[in-house]
Order: sequence, then C-alpha cells, then structure tokens
Amino acid sequence: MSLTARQQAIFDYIAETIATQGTAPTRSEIARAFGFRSPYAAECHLKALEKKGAIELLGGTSRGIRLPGAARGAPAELPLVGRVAAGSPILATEHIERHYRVDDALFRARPDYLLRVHGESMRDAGILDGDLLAVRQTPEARPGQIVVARIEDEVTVKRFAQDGPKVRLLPENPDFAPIEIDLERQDLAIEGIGVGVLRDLDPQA
Amino acid sequence: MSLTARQQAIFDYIAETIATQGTAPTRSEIARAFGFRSPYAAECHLKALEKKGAIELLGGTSRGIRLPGAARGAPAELPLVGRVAAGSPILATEHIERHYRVDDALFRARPDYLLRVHGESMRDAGILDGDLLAVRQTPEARPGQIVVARIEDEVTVKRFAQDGPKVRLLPENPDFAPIEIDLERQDLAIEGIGVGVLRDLDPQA
DNA sequence: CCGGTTGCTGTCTATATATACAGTACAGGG
DNA sequence: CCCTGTACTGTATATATAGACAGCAACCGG
Repeated sequence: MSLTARQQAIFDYIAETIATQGTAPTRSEIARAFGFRSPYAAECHLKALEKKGAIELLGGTSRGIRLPGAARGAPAELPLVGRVAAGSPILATEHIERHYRVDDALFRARPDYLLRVHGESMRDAGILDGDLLAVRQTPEARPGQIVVARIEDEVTVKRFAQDGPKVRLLPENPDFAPIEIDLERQDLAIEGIGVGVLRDLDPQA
Repeated sequence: MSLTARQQAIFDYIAETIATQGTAPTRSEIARAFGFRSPYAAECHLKALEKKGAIELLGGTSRGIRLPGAARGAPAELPLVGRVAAGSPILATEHIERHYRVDDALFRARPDYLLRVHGESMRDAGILDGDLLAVRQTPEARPGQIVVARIEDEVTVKRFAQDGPKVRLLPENPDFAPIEIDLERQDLAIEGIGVGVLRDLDPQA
C-alpha cells in the first residue's frame, strides 16, 4: 500500500526534521508546518503512516517517531589515513585527514579505516594511485589477501604470500618486483587486510 | 576544558541513546539510567556539558539535546542497480537490488545511483567485473569521462569520445574493440557519468 | 445511495518533560 | 578558611506533548 500525496508530504517533513533538527517533530509542530489548526490531524496522519509501515510510533514518548529504514544505525565513520610517518602507529591522530561514513554492508568484512594508496604497484588488481583502500585491522593474513604491511617503518599495500618462514609481498604490476622477507632476519608487521576499494573519478574530464 | 569521568559517561549515554533509539533521552531517562533519584541531577550535568560545548540544549523542547558534531546529516542512500532489462528505465524499481549509504563527500560529484559493472572491458581503468560504479545521472558527457550509455537497449560502461556526429565508446582493455556510433543513424542515450568506483574485496582469500 | 477512506476542526485530558529552588556532601585551589 | 565546581536528593510547577472524542466535508467504488 503506497502513501497518498499528503501522507508522503508529512513523511518527508518528518524525515527532514529528523535530518536537520536531529529530533522528530511533535504533533503540534507537524500541524503548524502544514497549517492544521488541530494537532489531532497530525495524529491521524501519523497513525495512517504507521499502519502503512512508513514510520514507527513509540507511544507515550514525546517525539517518539522513528523511520524504520534508519533503524539500521548510522553507518560507521571510517577515518581516512593519509601518508603514515615512519615509526608511528597507523591510526595516530596526526595521520587522520578526515572521516567518511561508509555503509558497512558494502563490504563483506567490516573495515576499520581507509588508507590512501600511493603508487601504481597494485595497478593490475584494479587499485590505482590515489584510491582509498578500506582496511580491516588484523595482525594476521592469509595467502592471496591484499595486505597493508609495514616493513622497516614503510607502509605498503601488496598481495600476501607465505612460504614457511619466507613471506613474499607481491605487487600486481610487472614493473615492480616482489618483496621477499625472511621473518627470521627482518621485521614485518601486518597492519590489516584490504576489504574494499573506493575511488573518486574526476568529473571534469 | 575536558569532561569529568561522570560527564563523559553521561555524554556517552546520550550519544548511544540517539544512535540506538533515534531520539535523545529525557532528564528522567538519564536519571533512571544512572540511578539518580532526581532528574535535576541530570539537568545539572546537561548544563555542565552544554557549558563545555559537548552538547547543545534546545530549551523548552522535549528531548532537545543535540550533538553538535552530528549536525552533518545522514549520508545519501544510493540505490544499487543490477542488470538492466532491455527497454526499461535504469532506475526502474525492479532493477534496484538494495540501498547503500555512502558519504557524499567521498566523491567530487554527487552520485545518484550505483551500477554493478559486468565484464572486463574497463579493466585497465581499474574497473573490474562486479565493481559498483557510482553514477551521476546526466544526459550529457564530455570526452574522457566514463559514461553509462545505452545503445539499442544495452547498457554499457565505457570511456566517452566524440568526433563531430560520431561518438566512440572506448573500452579500457585491448581485448575489446571500441564502439563507434553515428548519431545520425543510431540511437545513443547517455544515462550518466561515472563519479566513483566501489569494490568489495573477498576477505577469504 | 451506502459505507469506507482521506483530511480536517475544536475541545479536552492525562501524562511526559523541562526546569526551578533549597539543601547536603566532598574535593581542590588560593 | 572561604570559594568554586562537582555531584547529588527531594520537592515542586509550568508547559510540552500524546492521544482521545465528536463531528464535518469531500471523494470513490459498489
């Protein structure tokens, strides 16, 4: 059952109020906004909207109007990590350029932060210079996964491969050479695994 | 001036209530949650939090507590369009698989919907099979832009090039041939331009 | 023509809520 | 030692708000 034009207008008003004021409107506020002289007109609309499943009324609570669609909770705020300075943790405040809100459901694994990828070494995996890699923070990786690794204070994104005590970090671009690491002689820290890629395309040209 | 432990706890409770209930708590609800026997205790905390700038009180309005940081508003809900059937508009309800909430600020141009890309024809532009293309709906395109085009009821993603009355849709993969269209003899509809790419990486392997 | 739905007005009431005052207790700085 | 700030209790009140009843008018399908 779809909404009437009037009901849609009232639904939109409620949604807009929640978005701009941060709180749902009262019956009186709805009435005022639409010129009703009785708050009960708003009450009737609310009941109709609830019956059609467009909204959820909490009953007994002031401003107790909920949009069921929004019940999924706000999407996670992911910090965007730019260049990581040598020797400091990847999520140090000074690396965080800003926050983006990205729907969790977009990725099968929940990401913890976004890392801006520099260079062309993962080009053939469809990860280009400037792309944002959604990263799940974990100290372990399985072969074939795209990992964020730190070798001697350098943070790099590569495909992970392991052969006993030897780890190989494979670029996806023939112009770059694989990095071989003997765990017994060199330090390697897995900062996380890539769970998604985000790219902004230039709308100009 | 930073918050005391008690004030921080109350602030956290307010933030959590807004996130889970969709509406801010009343003084009484705060008092109940913390075991205060008087709602005035909550009132005092709210005033302290407001004085320190952590919250904003609306005054005279029930549940009128706002978190200044959250004023940014909810990110847009973008419909995900799967395969588009021949002859029907791209945003027809039956094509929409689900909705994702993606931060507008992620892309320089505001997208209108997400389109699942099929095939490898744009591989060298870093757009792989299964990727989601964030599309801004517009009937016009400039050379060099990645466009969503419809030719004879087929929807395709290619790079746009124009040479007078001849339009070329260029793949980014040497295994595919460019599509040449003479606008005087063939129909071409630009459905939109690509403003971003989203990819889910398989966390398994 | 009837019965249902939409879309309101006017009036009313119980309760939810914001907000106040007076007072207690404790802690830290000057 | 006084003063200011934190952290409450207990009581109180004005107002904000949800939610109800009765009724009117217009429309629409059977």
